[in-house]
Amino acid sequence: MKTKKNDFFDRVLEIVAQIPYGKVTTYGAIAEVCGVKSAARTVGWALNRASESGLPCHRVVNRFGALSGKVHFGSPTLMRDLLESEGIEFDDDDCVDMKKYFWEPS
DNA sequence: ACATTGACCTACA
DNA sequence: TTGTAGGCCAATG
Repeated sequence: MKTKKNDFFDRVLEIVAQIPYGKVTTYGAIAEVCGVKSAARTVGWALNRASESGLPCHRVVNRFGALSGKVHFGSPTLMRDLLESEGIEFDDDDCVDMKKYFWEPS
């Protein structure tokens, strides 16, 4: 019974996979929905695997709406390009308008 | 097997 | 008010 072990990890992937088009979410939000808001770091790790799982990890940003993991996409401009391609606009600091594109996971 | 890092966030002093 | 410290899960050296 290999149950309950990757629960957290797995749950994060599920949520990220449910992010709608043209929307973005934050690590803290996912961690909070997972049950442990303090595990925001683990969410980032999950995303690392998510990129290999085919999940839209580029729609996940940090609390400031900045693309913290853009470097992990292979190209620092790839993540922003993808979000812009979805209709998402960026701020002067390369931050996404959270109050407009913030999607709350369920 | 142990210790450290890793795309973070929240809380307290 | 700003700054520092802690915490969570998993993977890697």
